[in-house]
Amino acid sequence: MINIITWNINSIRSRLPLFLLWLKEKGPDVVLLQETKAMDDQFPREEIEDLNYNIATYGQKTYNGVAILSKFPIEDITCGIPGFEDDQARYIEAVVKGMRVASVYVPNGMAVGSDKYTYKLDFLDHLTAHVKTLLTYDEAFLLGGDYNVAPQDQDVYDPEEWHEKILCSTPEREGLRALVYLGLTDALRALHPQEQDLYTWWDYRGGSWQNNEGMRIDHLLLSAQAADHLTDAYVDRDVRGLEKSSDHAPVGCQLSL
DNA sequence: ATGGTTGCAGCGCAA
Repeated sequence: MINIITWNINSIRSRLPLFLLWLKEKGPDVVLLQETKAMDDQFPREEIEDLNYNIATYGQKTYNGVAILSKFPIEDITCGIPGFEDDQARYIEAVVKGMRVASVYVPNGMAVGSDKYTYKLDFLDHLTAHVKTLLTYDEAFLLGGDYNVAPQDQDVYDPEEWHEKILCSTPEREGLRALVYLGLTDALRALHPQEQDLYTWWDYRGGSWQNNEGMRIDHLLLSAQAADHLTDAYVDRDVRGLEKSSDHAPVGCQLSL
């Protein structure tokens, strides 16, 4: 049995006391982090290592940054999407307990039609091309992260208000669908097909959390070999309601591996 | 409501 959680932590240093309490209480085997917002030498390694985790980071100054924490040894680490020239730290991949895992922070895109939006669609294309190669290995593989795309209207608190807006536009959804249609399983939706309030992110602004105005933009995508062992998938909403929380909730799954 | 809140770095930018 292995527990894997993805979490856009929105600054590992700002979140550290909360994060350590959460890590100690939940004790997941693997944590995929996004938006660590710390250079590698700023990452609070010792405090996390004291809780018996190995750490692989791919950070940059101020923005972005991804990491993999694991109770098992971390091997074969790759930083950045192979074949994609990118000066932003948004992808890290490694092998843990014989299973390949990756943490991805897809660009937000800011607004439909902007330069950042073009970069987002380009990023998704390159991610898909790389994953297509990985899937030829026919191994258990898990790609978790903040995709900044709500796959369907079902994943949005007010689909009409968000119609064709950033996070929900058709090209973004097509980009994510192309990735999923390589043969990946959206773990959370697969186990909760009808659930309406299945959100992972609530804006800090406008009382979104209090009003449960959320979106499902963080996903755990599993290869067939991983999905065959999927026994649970969930959103850890409790920690989102705490003081000094990230604007994203952790999304976890359990695999009988 | 082109608003609202948060983190970083150093008061604008990204989300």
